[in-house]
Amino acid sequence: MLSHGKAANTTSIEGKPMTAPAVRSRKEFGKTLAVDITHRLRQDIVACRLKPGEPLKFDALRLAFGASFTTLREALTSLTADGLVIAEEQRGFRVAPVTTEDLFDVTNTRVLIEIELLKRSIENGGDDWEIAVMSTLHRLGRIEERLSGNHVEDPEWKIAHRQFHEALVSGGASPTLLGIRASLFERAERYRNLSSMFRPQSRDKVGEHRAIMQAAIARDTDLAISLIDRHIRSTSDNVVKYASHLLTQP
Amino acid sequence: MLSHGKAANTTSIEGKPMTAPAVRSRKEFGKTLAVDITHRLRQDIVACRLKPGEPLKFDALRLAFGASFTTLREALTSLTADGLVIAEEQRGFRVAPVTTEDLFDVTNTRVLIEIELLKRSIENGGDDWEIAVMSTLHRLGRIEERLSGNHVEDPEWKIAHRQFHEALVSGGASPTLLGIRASLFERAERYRNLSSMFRPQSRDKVGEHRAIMQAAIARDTDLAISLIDRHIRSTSDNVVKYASHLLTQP
DNA sequence: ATAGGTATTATTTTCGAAAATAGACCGTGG
DNA sequence: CCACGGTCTATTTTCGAAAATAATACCTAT
Repeated sequence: MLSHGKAANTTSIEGKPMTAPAVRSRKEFGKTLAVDITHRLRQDIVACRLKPGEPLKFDALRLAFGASFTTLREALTSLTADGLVIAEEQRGFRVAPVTTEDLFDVTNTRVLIEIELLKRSIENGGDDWEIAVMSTLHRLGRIEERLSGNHVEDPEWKIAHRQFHEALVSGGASPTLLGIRASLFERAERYRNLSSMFRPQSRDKVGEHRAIMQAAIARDTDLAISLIDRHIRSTSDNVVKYASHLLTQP
Repeated sequence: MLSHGKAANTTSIEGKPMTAPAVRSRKEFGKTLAVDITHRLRQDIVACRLKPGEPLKFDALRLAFGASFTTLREALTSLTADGLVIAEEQRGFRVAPVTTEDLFDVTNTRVLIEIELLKRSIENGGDDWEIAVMSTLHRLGRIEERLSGNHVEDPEWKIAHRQFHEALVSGGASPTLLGIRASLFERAERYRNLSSMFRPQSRDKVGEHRAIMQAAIARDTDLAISLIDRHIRSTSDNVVKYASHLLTQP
């Protein structure tokens, strides 16, 4: 089902001289266990280590994450709001299924939101925005050079990729829109991960990203919009092309 | 602080012959207590019976809702995702504060989303959509006739009003977008409720709604869009005008 | 055989006690 | 007087047991 060994936890050793090895808290992400488990569960779902549609039974989760009913319940409730988990009252939770319908829905919504945020960024983005866009793209390029071929599966590439897209829209500061965007990005990433397992060769993302960056920095709104639109949709088309057999058809 | 009597709990009377009048379950909204409490809490927050910024302490909530820590925690976690509750790790929950920044953010996002959905509805809406739009407007009109003057505070009017706006966008079937819209609508409604307590006279909503309906049914996309845009923004302007003293300035 | 009910088991949901943490209070030493 | 440190209190967070509910297996009467 999944991984997560109980993982020896040597986080946060406090400043005292020679105090015990301090097993203290496996909390990597948040202060409370619940938000920590939320993040870990989210990662497992996005990475498809937990398969779409799979039932999330408490006994199994309790074993895998070493937390109690209540804590897990809270984590699952959070993820339900993100659309990564489905809750059926009185009948437990399961990983949200992947469907072509949902993929298109997510993609269309993403296009709408990303375009709006990109517009605002181009309009209002200052020096720091430009720098963020350029530097995140640069890092992405470096990683791609190093990892010739299939970067898409590399965790470092994924982070850099996410950060570039985040930087791109960071100029238009709307907490609400940015929150929605982040959630949609993850839902989409799950589909990307699904197809990356079957995709033969990755297309020229380097060039695509560079073109988007240039249009944005040049404040060419129309061009930037049309590029990002194509970029997002082509990614989603790729999923349909290479992973359609994994999508449960309605 | 708030209402919600302890409400004697005569749940689950099993099917025996002549057992008591069966008060059966205070669960009005969902099957599980947690989702039920989520809804009740949501209503209390939207209606401002729970004041913006107010800390949500477990002891008090437990008394008011007659549920345990865990159940309340789950409810609060849900509401956090809706932007109605703020969670500060290790320091509990509190009702999301109201600020002009947030109001503008919500309003702008709403305009974006509602316009998109309205576009799609006008493009794809069939007979059932037209009928839904017209009949919900009709009901709204009737209620306004009956309640001359300040309808905005009337719960029946609120429901009819929400249903009209829901019908208007129900043609563009995107679960994701509709979910976002619903959440934003409630966040906005909280602000509306805030200002309605101080607004001297309600402006001509009847006419506004009718005009939107007519433009939509006539499939005049541009007109409908500009009307809904103005409608949403003017509502928000009203809040600033009459309730600005309640908004915590940054 | 089979529909319909009934006991059994599996699983989720809810609870209140116990642990962990933050916040307030208070005295002490600079 | 103020800063620092430690104790006590208020509050949140986590746990595992207990209750409620759904799923399954089994039995009986038609």
